[in-house]
Amino acid sequence: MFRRFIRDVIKALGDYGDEKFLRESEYADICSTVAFKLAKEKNTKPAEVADEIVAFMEFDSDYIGKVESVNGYINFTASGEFLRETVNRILDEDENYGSFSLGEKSVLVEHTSANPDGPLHIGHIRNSIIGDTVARMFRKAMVDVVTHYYVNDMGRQIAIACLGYKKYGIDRSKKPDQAVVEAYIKMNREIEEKPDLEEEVEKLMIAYERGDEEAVNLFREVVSLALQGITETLNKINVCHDEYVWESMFVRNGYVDRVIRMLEERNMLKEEAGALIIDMKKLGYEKDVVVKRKNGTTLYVTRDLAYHLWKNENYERFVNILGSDHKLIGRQLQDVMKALGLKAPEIVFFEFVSLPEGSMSTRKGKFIPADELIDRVYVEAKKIVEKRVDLSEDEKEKIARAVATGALRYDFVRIAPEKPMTFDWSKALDFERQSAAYIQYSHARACSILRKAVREGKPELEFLEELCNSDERKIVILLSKFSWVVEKALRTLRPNVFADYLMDVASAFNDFYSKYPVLKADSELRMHRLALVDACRIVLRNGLELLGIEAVERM
RNA sequence: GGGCCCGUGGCUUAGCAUGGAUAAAGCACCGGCCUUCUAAGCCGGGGAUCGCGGGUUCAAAUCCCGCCGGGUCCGCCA
Repeated sequence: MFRRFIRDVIKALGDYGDEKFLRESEYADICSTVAFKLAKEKNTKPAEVADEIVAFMEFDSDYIGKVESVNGYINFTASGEFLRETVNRILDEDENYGSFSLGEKSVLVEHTSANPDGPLHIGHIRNSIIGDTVARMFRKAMVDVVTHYYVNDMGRQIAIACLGYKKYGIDRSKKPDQAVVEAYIKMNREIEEKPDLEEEVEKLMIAYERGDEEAVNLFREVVSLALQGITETLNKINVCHDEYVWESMFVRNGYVDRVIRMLEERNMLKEEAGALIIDMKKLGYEKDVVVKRKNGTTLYVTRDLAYHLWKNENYERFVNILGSDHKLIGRQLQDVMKALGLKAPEIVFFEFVSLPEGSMSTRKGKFIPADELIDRVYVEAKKIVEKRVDLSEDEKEKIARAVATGALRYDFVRIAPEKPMTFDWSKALDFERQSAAYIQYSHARACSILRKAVREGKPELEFLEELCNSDERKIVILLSKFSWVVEKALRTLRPNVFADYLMDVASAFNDFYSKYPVLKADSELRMHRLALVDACRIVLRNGLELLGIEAVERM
């Protein structure tokens, strides 16, 4: 709804309706700072310009209530009708509230894509959560979304894991991804001691790339095992991929050859010591990109190029979520795609998650597995649920799970991707303010009021703008901003923007909750407030859903 | 060494795209609020040279230049 209000404001401003001068403000629902720019050009005072614009402004909008010129700002206040329509619309649209059309057809979101050589750790989880939330936001914007996990099944690490698997087998009693990483670590150690084993690794990689049956079966077995464990972990935090796309597919289906041919045709390749190299100096890079080793095998980037050629043929837009260590190669990939006359992927780079004692290292065993984090957060949540909720064991467990995944997801999604973060157990296990539990709690409180209203036999809802006080007004304006915020978050691909918004909604609702009685209010006021509570409930629930967090009705 | 990212109260962050009205929250700290719809809550208080220095501007946390601190990348690895 706020998007409509803004549209009307822009129309009312006419020639001065440039969206880039519109700002949120504590003095109005939206304000424009055009007068400052114009004053500079005309060499007059902003206040005078603003006065003049307001004096001559003509508009016919049911949503704009008041326009004022204050110190050069042009302040717009929404009308009572806007408030009423907002609440009614939320109540009508219910689970669809917040949807809007971004006007795009299809988006492919590739995220997580961790090497299938072992379990996910908390760094990978940041990727998954950002990616999954971005995908959910696109769906809310009525875009067809497909999510991909790009499986690097051709890497050296995988070959090592396979070798380990072949030599020692694996422990079938363990979670499969854990079992795979143990074989990988064991083999790695052996290679360090006996460097001539390198040859075997290389032989295996060549065999797999050539499609040797035995190698293919071995790789397929090991990678599937790892993926099985990874999927299980991901499911626990409500992350699910539509497709797992194996890298090797692109060497088998000819896309790798096609992309190399395209590079040749554009004269972008050179040969050095038997290897095929993209001359990146022409594109402004110091570092070249090797696409074929002298032994004839391809590299990760070669297959990635082929993958992106394939993406070009199937999707309008494609977004990748990548750790910032991939910045150079990611940008090179984008520029090579453009040089080929193709669309480049949009990339969200996120900074590393480190531990208080320093950066994580899989090899040194300095990392926190995602499973451990999930389990510990769950245990902590369960303790609190036990203490305060009088429900069946099943329900308590369900609530603890919802609170745990919520806490975890929110903890990662609230931080802007480009911020490095240091993992902190005490924060991860905190369920108070500025955590998902706070939002879930507000939602549960709203549900509780509504439940009692039904039980009392007086569930009538009707928002009455003439009864709306300033606190309530503030809430409705916030509620109206749902899709506007999703759009804003999507524009910059920063899901933290929405996480922040939902926290504001929860906070405003909690203020309201403690300040104003609902069930005990007199008839009309009660109906009015019940409508508001229900609207909050819907926004909170839809918002949590957008963040991949379950909105429980009791907690 | 070069490229990129980060630097906002003691701690964790928002705001930076598109410069504008007293820099916004949480944690921690201090003080209040459960005979009223769930206290995982609410209210109040103290606490910030927005890393440092310059510049642009009527106006800079936001833009530009330099510096400092931290991270990261610079493999015929992924």
